[in-house]
Amino acid sequence: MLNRAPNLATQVLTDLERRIYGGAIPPGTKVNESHLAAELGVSRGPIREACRSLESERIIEAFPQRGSFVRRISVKEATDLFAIREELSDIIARGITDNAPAGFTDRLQICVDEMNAGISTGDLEGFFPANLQFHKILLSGTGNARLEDIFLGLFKELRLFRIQSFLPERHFPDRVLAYNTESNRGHELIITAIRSGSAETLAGALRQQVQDSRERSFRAFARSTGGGEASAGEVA
Amino acid sequence: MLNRAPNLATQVLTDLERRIYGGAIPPGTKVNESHLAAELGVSRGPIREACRSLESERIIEAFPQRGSFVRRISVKEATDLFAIREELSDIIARGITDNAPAGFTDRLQICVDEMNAGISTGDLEGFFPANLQFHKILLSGTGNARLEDIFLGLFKELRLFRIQSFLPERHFPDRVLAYNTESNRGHELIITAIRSGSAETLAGALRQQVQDSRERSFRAFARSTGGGEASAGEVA
DNA sequence: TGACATCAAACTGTTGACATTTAACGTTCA
DNA sequence: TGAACGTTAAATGTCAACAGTTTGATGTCA
Repeated sequence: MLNRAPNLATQVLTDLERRIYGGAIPPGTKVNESHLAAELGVSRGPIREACRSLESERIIEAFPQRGSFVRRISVKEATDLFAIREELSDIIARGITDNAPAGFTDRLQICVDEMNAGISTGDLEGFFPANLQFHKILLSGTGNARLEDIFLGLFKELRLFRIQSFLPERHFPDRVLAYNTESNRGHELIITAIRSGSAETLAGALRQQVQDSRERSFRAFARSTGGGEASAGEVA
Repeated sequence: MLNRAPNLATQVLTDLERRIYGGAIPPGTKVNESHLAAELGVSRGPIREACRSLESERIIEAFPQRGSFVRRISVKEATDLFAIREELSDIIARGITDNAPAGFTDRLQICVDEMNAGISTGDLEGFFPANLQFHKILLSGTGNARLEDIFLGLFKELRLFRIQSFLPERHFPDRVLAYNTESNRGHELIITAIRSGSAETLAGALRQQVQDSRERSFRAFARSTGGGEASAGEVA
């Protein structure tokens, strides 16, 4: 835990998020308070606080007297999440075309370039944080802080769904790279749409990105399960 | 704390929510861990966990080494919240017309009748819980659990904004009653729209309800401040 | 061999106490 | 009089220990 934060609970929270979104603690895994406390060199109090936060963010699920587990996202839930995300495209597009500050697309382009660099060097770990950063900047352009939070919440939850298809132990580097490459192509289109200045064009690009993302995710999921189904709330 | 829950943190959470949404702990108020713990007869651990949950739900705001405060919602934030809520009207309408189970409108009608009964008897306390229940049922009809969570989160946050205009100490019973009466009239229109079976009609009714709600809220806020402005993050 | 009962280890829920920081009060000095 | 300073009380951050429950293993009996 190398980061500096106002209190231990926040440090633990950051650390846990990194591990979960990095795939180190895949969906279904139990978060053992004592073990984690010992590993991080803190007491269980901050651990429990961090878990409460993650529970409210729907990243983990707590069962009374049994513990907390990283959530599994079912296909039905992912479908619902994508539907909401797509529905927000219009208001995001309007917000950006109305409020985005100068140099906005430049900052986005830097993110895309970084992601492309990561793709070239075969870096799989860094794509999600950079992708998250891209969407953070994108949503901040709307000037609607709550909208940003909601969208990023959906984004992180869908990350969990994708992790289920690209579990570290199976780890198909070629597939992940192809996935990232396609995804980043969509980012370029979004930037182009923003520069057009048309809210409708941008909304269309955003919707398309969501639809492509959904298709990629479901295809990857289908390939990983071979027809099986992941259900939320189940324990490993 | 009379409710039965799996653990103390959840009980404290429920109790705190009731107090906050009931106006007993108005926006800007500090949540003193020790005092609350003593009052509820529990230790500070569960209190801190509950506060972490409320912080993630954006109901309270925590400042390192200083404590947690019930959030104040600024006009700008309320505007953003209403905008998102309105934007969700379409997907909610589609979800309900596609998925709502049999007897759906009957359950909603019961809520509306209860609210009307409360209005008749001059009950001000019971309106928000009943209104929340109405929207819980309404959103459950979409079959999209995440959409339900997001909407109810916005709904609760906007409740905080309204409380600022109807603070218990000032308490204008006649205005609150008028507010509730108008609000419930909108609920009737929503039920009628659902019964029409048209997603577009329902979406229109939902949008109208949001717009009316926003107008009422801002009017009440303007009357309560006389041109002043509430800012979030400020301490009482 | 399999199902069931028993038992022990592990883990969560909760508490009370200690350390550090903040904030308020009173004092002193210009 | 007022502003700066030091002191003190209170509140948050953190921890270690205890109690009760769950879980897994062990052993027994049909």
